[in-house]
Amino acid sequence: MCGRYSLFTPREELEERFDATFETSPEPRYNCAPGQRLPVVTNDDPGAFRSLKWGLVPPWADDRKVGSNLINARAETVREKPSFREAFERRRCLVPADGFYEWVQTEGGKQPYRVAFEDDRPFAMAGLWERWKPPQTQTGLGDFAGGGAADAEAETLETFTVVTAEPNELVSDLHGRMSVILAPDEEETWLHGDGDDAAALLDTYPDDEMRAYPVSTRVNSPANDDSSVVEPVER
DNA sequence: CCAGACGTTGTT
DNA sequence: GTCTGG
DNA sequence: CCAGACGTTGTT
DNA sequence: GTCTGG
Repeated sequence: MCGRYSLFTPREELEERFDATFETSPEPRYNCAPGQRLPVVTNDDPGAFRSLKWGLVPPWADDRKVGSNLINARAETVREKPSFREAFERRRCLVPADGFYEWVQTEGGKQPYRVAFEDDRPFAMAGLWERWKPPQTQTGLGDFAGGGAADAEAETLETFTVVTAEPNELVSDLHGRMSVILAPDEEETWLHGDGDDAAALLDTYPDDEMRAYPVSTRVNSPANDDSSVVEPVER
């Protein structure tokens, strides 16, 4: 999975780590959720953190709501699926994070866990991105050269999805899928390599330096975007 | 040929 | 139950 | 991922 | 746009 993550690493550290710059200082994020605009590094502009909406909308979709389903793409099939094939070949991105959340069903309800590196260092999840324009609405005969083009421009939507694979041993205790984490020396190839080389990176990241711990159910609501949701709680 | 889907997760 | 919004 | 809505008519 | 199902 990966349906929620954190990104509270300070701006300077992120800029140095990814060799990219923010246009404006990002707020520390403890509860990044689908549907939100979040910083990613795209292959066509790797020197910048760009704000894209989480939930990939394929270019041929007739409704932007399609994106709410496509927050993840399976590594095993991403090169074949019509929704992802083109993006995989031409539009890959890095999705910076410093932890992600998993929910485990228990007797008393769902218990959220945070998974992160032991030192909370940031990492890149493998992502794909797209650019979508609303279908041309039927403009009347008198509406050429009007506001239509400007509207479409304004409504152009850039979106991304996170690639998932089998979980490592640590995460497999919590969940059956895990987002693909790229090693730093793999990021260049993910962004700019050919399809075969990029596909070879879609494996499971080892859990040696990772940890998982229960957190408050406050994380359930994306509105609770504060540091309390990364604090360990007793089970 | 046209119509309709195109996806993931988890759960049953 | 299912869909939308965050 | 979870939370929260899920509808219409008419009136202000 | 492209693929699958009828």
